[in-house]
Amino acid sequence: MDGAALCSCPPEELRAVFGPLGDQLYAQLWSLTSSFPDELSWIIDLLEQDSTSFQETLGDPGPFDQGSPFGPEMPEDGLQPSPYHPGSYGAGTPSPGSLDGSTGSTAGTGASGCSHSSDSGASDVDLDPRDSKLFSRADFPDSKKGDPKHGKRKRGRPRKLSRESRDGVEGRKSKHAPRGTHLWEFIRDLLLHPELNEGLMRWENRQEGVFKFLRSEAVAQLWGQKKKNSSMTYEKLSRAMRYYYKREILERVDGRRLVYKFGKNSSGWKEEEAAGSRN
DNA sequence: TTAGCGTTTCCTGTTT
DNA sequence: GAAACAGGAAACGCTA
Repeated sequence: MDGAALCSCPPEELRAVFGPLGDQLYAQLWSLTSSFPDELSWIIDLLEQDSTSFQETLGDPGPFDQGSPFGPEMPEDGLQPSPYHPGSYGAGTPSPGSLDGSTGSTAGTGASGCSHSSDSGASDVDLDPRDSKLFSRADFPDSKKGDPKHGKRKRGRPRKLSRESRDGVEGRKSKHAPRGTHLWEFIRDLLLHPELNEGLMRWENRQEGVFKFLRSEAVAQLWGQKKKNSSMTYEKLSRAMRYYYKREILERVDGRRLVYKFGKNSSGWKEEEAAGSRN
């Protein structure tokens, strides 16, 4: 195993090879190589990776023994690269973006080799560093209002360029996020891992499933990064959230801004459920 | 090939 | 007045 392979190994792999020293080794490697190109791609990576690795590692004790990756504070304008330990919330927790009650059955104890490289379809981790300067609005084309000079705009989402012309403009695009990575699951998984979302959102009442966006635009941009959509805003995200009311995945919380509540058609957020999925 | 789903985008109007 | 909420309309991209 060369250095690059070693650095790309997930902690559970290192643990499997080196035993208890694996964690320590991983932390050391991380601190040496923490110049992650993207302030948030690690969390995106994590969410993607977890959705697959959780299924592979069901039944394994979760590598939950590492510290908070975020640290107590985050700057106002963005998330700092952190001593994040990939996999530290991987197994044993509800799988981000892929629960849907279908998590369990595909046992298999994965961990096949160290390369967790882009295998999920069209490389979900191919985030262009230029794309991923989160929270710097300059990199987010202001797609909101149309050009006022052109008078009234047609309602609805405008047609995109054809695939060919689009390729010419923005190069290869990866496929749409696979099924299972729904918005409400993404939100739920952020909430279930406060060490990852610290400063972004929090539970208002965990028993009731009530939660609040603390940094709504940051969450939206994180969601946008997951969906390879650099123009995501809280306005758009909240529209998608409102569609959940009808399906009773979310319930209205009247009179409280940025506060939502999980509905009866959501799952995986209740403490007993979350704990259950860890066993 | 196509229908349906889950968004995404844009809009207008209302409420806080 | 700004920000958030509400919901209609239509398009997009994916899966079945």
